[in-house]
Amino acid sequence: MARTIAFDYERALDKAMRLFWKHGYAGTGLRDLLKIMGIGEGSFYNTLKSKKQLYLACVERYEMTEGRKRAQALMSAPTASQGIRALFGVVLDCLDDPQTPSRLCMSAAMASEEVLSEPDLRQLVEDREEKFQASLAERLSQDRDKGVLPATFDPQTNASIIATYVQGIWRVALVDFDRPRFERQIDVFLAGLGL
Amino acid sequence: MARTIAFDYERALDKAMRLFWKHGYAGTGLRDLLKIMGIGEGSFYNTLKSKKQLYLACVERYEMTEGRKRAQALMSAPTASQGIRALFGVVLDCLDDPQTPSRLCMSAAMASEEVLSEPDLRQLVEDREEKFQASLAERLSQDRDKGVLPATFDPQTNASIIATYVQGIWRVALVDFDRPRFERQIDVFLAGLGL
DNA sequence: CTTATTTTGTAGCAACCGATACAGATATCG
DNA sequence: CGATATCTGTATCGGTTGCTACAAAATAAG
Repeated sequence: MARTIAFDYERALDKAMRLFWKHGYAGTGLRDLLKIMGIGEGSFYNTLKSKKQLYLACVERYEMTEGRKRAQALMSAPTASQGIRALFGVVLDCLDDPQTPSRLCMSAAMASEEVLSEPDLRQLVEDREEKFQASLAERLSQDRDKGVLPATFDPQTNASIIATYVQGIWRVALVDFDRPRFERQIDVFLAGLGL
Repeated sequence: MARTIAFDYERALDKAMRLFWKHGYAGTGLRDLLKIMGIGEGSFYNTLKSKKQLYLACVERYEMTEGRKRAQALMSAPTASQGIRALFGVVLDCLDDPQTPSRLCMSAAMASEEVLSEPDLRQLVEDREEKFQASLAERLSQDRDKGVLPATFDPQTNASIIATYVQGIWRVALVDFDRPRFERQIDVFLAGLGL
């Protein structure tokens, strides 16, 4: 028995997510967020309690869209090697896409002092990172157990190496992105690991 | 025929550098900088024209101290392999050191939208990155020409891979640093590249 | 010691930050 | 229709941002 919401919440969240993605947490002002979301302070604080709350919702959304693409690429390929190559492909696609707000993984952008100093945001980053490495390790373990990879292969260590390398790619691409060069690098890198 | 400067410029610059290192460019307020430098606005704007100018001076200082340590480790070892291992050692030492303001390379912290959106700061980051990769490539080239590394070894590609991996280490360590684990990773990583 | 020149501290600027108070608009219910 | 609950826009809060104006303090040269 009251007035109904007028704006498209999902659409507004998507707009906000892309702005956070581009400018980071502290770098994105509330005014700019409201402007791109097309709502006023009143509507905002009525649906979301604070800027931080909005950020958390945006990270979740990022996870459900971009993150899912990577997880799917990793898991749906027949072998771990192919899955990991597909994962790198998705990352490069994202970097290539002119629609991408920033050549920095949103979760990589989160790894700054401004975000990590807030306990709940830090926890979020830690969980995400751990989950990503775990999924890589599991994928590699499967192949080792099936005999696709040698018994001496260490899934945990190699998963960490790959995860670290992926983070490095986001960081380097921010300054200078040259897809063919990255593809060559990734080939040599993975060949070195025996993948 | 005038009043002399009262504060220790080098010491103040060092203090400022460490604060920038910890909180990033935008994350470090001028008031906090002045407080830790032990000077007032008057003195500050008399010697340095702006916050950005101070930041540039701090980056230069970082380069002359931390950066030099890494370059020296890379260059002074008898082989490229040993040099690169020494380089990783210096990086891990830095991460280990409780005196280190942040588990993020200062130049890695610079790679954020806030810094890269300013042309002159961006140029600084690009130059630094290119210089680092070039020194790695040169070191690897030397060993290949001497026959220490096989003739098929690609110095440029491997230098890029290593540089990317180093960036990844800074990023990952920010969230979770476990030295022995990193050492194990680095061993496997370098062995894969044939180093 | 006087004068010229530079440094230093204080106070304050306009712009922005995230968040809030509150009145008016609007839709659902009885 | 009228009452009530919710949404929305405006105006503004106290606090911070980088920066500047300006006068007082201090030192070197003559």
